[in-house]
Amino acid sequence: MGRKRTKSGKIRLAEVAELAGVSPITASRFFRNPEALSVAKRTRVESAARELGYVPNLAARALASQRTEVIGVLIPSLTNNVFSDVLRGIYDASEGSRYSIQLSNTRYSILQEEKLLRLFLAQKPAGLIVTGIDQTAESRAMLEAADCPIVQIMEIGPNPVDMMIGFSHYDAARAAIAHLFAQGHRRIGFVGARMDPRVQRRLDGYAAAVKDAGLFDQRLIVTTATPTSVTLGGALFADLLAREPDIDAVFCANDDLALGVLFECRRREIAVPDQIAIVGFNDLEFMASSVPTLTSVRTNRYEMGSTAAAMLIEAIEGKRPEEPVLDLGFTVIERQSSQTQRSAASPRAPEWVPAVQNDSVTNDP
Amino acid sequence: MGRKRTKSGKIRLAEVAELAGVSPITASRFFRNPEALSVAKRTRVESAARELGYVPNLAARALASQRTEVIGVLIPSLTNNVFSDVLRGIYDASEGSRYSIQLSNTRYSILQEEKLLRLFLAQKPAGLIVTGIDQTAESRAMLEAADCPIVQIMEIGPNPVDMMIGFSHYDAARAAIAHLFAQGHRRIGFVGARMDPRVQRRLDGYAAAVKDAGLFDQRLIVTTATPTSVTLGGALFADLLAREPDIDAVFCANDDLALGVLFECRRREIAVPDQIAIVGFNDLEFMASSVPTLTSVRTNRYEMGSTAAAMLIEAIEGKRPEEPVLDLGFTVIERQSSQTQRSAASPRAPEWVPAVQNDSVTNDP
DNA sequence: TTGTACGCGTTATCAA
DNA sequence: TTGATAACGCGTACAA
Repeated sequence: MGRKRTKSGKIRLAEVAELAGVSPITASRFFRNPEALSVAKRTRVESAARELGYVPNLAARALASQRTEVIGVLIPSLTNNVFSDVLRGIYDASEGSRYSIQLSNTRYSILQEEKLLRLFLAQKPAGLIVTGIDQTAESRAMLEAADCPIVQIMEIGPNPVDMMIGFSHYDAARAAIAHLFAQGHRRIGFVGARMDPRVQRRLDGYAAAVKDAGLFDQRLIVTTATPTSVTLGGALFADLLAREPDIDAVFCANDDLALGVLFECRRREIAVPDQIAIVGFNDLEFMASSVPTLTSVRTNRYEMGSTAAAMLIEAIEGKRPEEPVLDLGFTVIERQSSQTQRSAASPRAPEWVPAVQNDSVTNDP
Repeated sequence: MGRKRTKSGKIRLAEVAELAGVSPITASRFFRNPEALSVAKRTRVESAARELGYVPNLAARALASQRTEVIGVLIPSLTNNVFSDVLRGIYDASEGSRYSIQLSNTRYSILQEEKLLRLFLAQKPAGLIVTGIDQTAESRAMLEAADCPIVQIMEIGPNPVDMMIGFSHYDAARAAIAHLFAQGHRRIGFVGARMDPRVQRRLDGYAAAVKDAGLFDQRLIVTTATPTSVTLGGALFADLLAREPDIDAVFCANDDLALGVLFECRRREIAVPDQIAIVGFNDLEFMASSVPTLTSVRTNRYEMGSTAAAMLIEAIEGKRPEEPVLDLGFTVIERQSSQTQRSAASPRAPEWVPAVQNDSVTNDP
């Protein structure tokens, strides 16, 4: 008969078992698979655990079971609004589950991602969420060799490692440009920053759309590797204007840039949308309340996170989804900044408030 | 002579030790405190570990040592820009250390915080970072009983549980109001949302400042428990205007609200700062590039996070700071939206670009 | 500076 | 459905 109480003063499984009058392994089963116990023992263990205030020791569990209940998450940025929404979804969906989130920031570096991946995999995570589809060959190999479910988020593409959830940035950009064409715009500029793979694909979508219309012009494209910001949006737009003063619309790779462009227009007394239309990307909250309100492409970021985590947990527990690739789509939210036809109306008129449900071009697959 | 290889095929410490020709405990020491080994053995263990690709099993380590290398972090929001900056600081400072971050979202609920705290403490974290100074009595008791270093972040106040890093939201608000008084404003409104403890203290600072000037008027204060947003800023300002049309300045509890107020002014053709001055709080990036540029109170969020994590790690390793409470101060960044005197100048004139370094009222303690 | 003996709290395995 | 036994891989305590 060993000690009854652990050195640290914490309650162990063995004590719960003793109070309940069962063996430790039975008590152990109660916490992992209560159905496997007879009702009588189940209630006895339950009340014993409650009485003693038992809390399982996760380290011991991980050691004995040779697996952890940790979901690794690799994202490129902690401050970008896009990822904070995704993160919130992931945390919300994991809450209440037995899994905990281990988060790391790749800082938009696929080499950093590779390094972190190696670290994560060494701890045998229960599952993994990684951003995008542009891993290094080495990362790709590690992911494919990993013996846990994996979800790639933010975009969709061919050859998923395992599961995938996102939308087509290429199609979304094309839809935004189609909207601008429909409004009568012809010389449409592109403003992009950071130029990570997803922004690059938005640029590709833009380029394809204007090429199809025979309106492609390399000089209408202004990009930089610098991280995005509102101020940068203004500066890039200034560059664009200096080079091509006759543009009639700007498609911004994200909403911060779009807001910067709007401010720059105001600074230069350029009327929006009369002289220049603006379209952003992501549909952050402020886009609906700026003056004029700003057209953007809405993406389902929170759902991307929460669904990714939910899918992953299901897969960990053996219930793999029928379709491993989930397209969450996007919606072009048409607002004042791109509505040329009615631009003579007063910005204060109530009829200007966009009825999102009716005006929108949705691509919900 | 046991097995030489673990079932899972992973390399164990014992194998490294064998290859190096030392006992397992010596190899163990190498990974935790290399200085304690003779140079000869140190190099032998090092090359053996490298050759075998050894990765320590954290679960076994945690079980044997009765402690983890996990830093728990409790913050009220994942999406609020303020906290994403803090988080980035925390993650950056923990990177490269042996500690990993376990993050949880209290959603601005101190009851949720209490629940999460209980969960965290059960896992014996190496250290803890918690937000603010308004824990429940129960939480407070748990924190005080915890046998690990703790840092309270975001604000400073009396009776730290352990360490504390932040600034006085009360003083910061007073400084903002003092600036508005200095610019000649008399009827200064307050717009606040969420009304978490820190926003409440900004309101207290505002109220004290206007009372001191004999200018307090309850009707100038508009608040709501609703989460903050740009749109909400516009709506709250509209309420304020409807009630008190003769205000000449608005102090917003954060920058999103301030931007919303700016847009609402534009919608109503109210000149800023000529008719109404606007001051925000936090100095998010867009404040410097809006039209007009917006005055705000700069806070050192990233440093708050990185310093908190760095202090905590030092404390975990036995090097407690001499002064447990660190005031990171704030700076009133004066921009166009509150500069009454020169408001007749064109917003496009270059002299309008604020020279932050010269114009600012700093409170760096 | 290095090593021995043992414990950390739980779960896998297999038998009953 | 339940239980006995033996890991799981490493660190603590103490001795050498």
